[in-house]
Amino acid sequence: MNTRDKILATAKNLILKVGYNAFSFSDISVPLGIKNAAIHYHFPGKEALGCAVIRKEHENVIKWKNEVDKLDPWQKLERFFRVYDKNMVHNRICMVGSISSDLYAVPESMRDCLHAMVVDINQWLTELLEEGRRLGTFQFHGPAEGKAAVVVTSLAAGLQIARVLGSDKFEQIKNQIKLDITPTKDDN
Amino acid sequence: MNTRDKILATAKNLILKVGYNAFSFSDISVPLGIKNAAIHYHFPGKEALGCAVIRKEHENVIKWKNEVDKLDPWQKLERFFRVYDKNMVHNRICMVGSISSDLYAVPESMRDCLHAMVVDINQWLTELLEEGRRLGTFQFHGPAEGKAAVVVTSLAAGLQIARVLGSDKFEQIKNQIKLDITPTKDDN
DNA sequence: GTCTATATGTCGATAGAC
DNA sequence: GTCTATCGACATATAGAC
Repeated sequence: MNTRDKILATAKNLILKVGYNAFSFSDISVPLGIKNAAIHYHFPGKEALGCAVIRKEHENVIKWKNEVDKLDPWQKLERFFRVYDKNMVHNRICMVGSISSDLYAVPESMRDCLHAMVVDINQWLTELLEEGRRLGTFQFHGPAEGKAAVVVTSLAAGLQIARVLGSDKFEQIKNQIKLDITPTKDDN
Repeated sequence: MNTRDKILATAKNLILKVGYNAFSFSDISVPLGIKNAAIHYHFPGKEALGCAVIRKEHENVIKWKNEVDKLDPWQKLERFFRVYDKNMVHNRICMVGSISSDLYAVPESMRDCLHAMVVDINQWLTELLEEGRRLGTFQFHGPAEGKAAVVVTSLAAGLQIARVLGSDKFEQIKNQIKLDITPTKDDN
């Protein structure tokens, strides 16, 4: 892993742990054993670094979508949960939650990067729920778009609230999400 | 309204808009037409100000609970939604979402203040859902505690995601929450 | 590509006058 | 209770040596 990728990985973890505005270049350079100036060689400024982190995360989302493409709806959902689980164990929140909660305190270019990513995630989850309902493996009322919004926000803020109430709360939320889309024998 | 309360109100709005770490004393003193030193007279430091803001918000929650105590479950839920609506129109997120998403970038004393408030809100919503289900006005599967967690996180992150996708997304989420607890004639 | 050294700005905080 | 003036710490960023 080259220095540039190490910087990106460290910056990503910091954004998910303390937020974009709360980390400094020293929080990256010290653990990596480099100097602040080295970061500026790879990225012109903090704003560019922030954008690069979000864009890379967005690329990972796209790759991930292709990886899970052949799975059935429940498997896809479990894989989706696993993405959040990986952050949960490190007390990190998700990229969307971190940047959007600080949205008016980050540069506009980063907001644009985030927007593209959020649209993609929402669309993927909407299609998953729609497909699952069509196949009869999921059951819920109303438009899949609204259901997708409830699911993704429950997970996003679930990571946030679990910091305060403990990881059990996040497990509760995942269980409830599943319950809320599990078909009942006699529903219409 | 005295200076102390004006400072508290301004600080609260800033926390909900840009987050605790992203606002400075000047963001308070300039619009209020005072100097930074005046803030330090009322609050020894930023940490104390942050705690005071959360504690005041917590007190408001307690008062609010008493106000809506006699309403029926659906009315209570609508009033609960209205709290978030008031933030939505100003592109603010909720206190729990703002502080918890920056939790490891705020002083520990603020985390303690937030914890007490989150516990209170969760308990209130759990009891509301439990009561509504007992009366047959709500319907959902699983423990009310888990359902409460899904509802409150959908609203919290709903405000965050609405910053990116627009306020329509927040309306969608509220509608879906209601759909997901609306009784169906033949469910068991 | 990474370093040292430094520029420049802003922030929270405090002392002391009024 | 509010002001002026100032301090020290830390942030991002840059110039130039290696």
